[in-house]
Amino acid sequence: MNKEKIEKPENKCELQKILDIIGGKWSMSIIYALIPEKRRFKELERIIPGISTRMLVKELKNMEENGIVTRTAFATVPPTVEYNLTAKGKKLDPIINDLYQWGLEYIN
Amino acid sequence: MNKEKIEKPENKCELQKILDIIGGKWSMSIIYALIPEKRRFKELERIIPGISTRMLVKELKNMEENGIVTRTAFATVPPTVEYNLTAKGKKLDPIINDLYQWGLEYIN
DNA sequence: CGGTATCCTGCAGGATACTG
DNA sequence: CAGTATCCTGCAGGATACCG
Repeated sequence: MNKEKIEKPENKCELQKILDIIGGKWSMSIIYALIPEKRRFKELERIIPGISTRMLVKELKNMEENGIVTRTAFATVPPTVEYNLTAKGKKLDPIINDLYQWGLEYIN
Repeated sequence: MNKEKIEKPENKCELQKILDIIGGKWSMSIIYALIPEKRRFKELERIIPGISTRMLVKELKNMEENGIVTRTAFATVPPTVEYNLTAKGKKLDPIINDLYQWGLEYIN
């Protein structure tokens, strides 16, 4: 029937909306993998240790809907699909890098 | 019986270890609330909209174990407990602020 | 290659009542 | 005030098989 998103009138605070976008178990790893260059689907699956096909698809879809990445499909055989960071997504680069550095300094 | 943490020999990548610490639904909100000054328990509960007692306790405990916040109890009646950011926690300030700003700029 | 489609499970997180 | 102690539920995330 109605497959539209249910607009809950919650006013989640900003930080929680952000976590909806990049708080998933794999989102940051995916962004991190896309920082140096655009990647193909299987490439991401290989680069990111432990991720499942299902989750990679889900997170990529979510991030695409949220304007973090772009998906470009080429009608080749076999199919080729490239994922890339948008400008919006690239703005997250330094932040994720800072987080990463913080982790290196303080974890373990 | 054995209540010690089970040390899984997984080598989670850094970003995921970081999410274990500050990826919870409320962690960042708590840190954010502690940035300006130390806070008492009930104060945090009041300031952070929607959080439950149980979750506030859990996240605070987790963050204490991870050296993000300190807990100071005073033997008053009724009890007084103050939570404060550690140096390690304070290093997250600018990062969370950047994230917050990113959210302001790009969400909605 | 780049995905769907299913089935399944644990645990994050909520609600509520009680305590020193 | 600052928490415990329980009970409960949804859904994030995993595993596996199949498709164009």
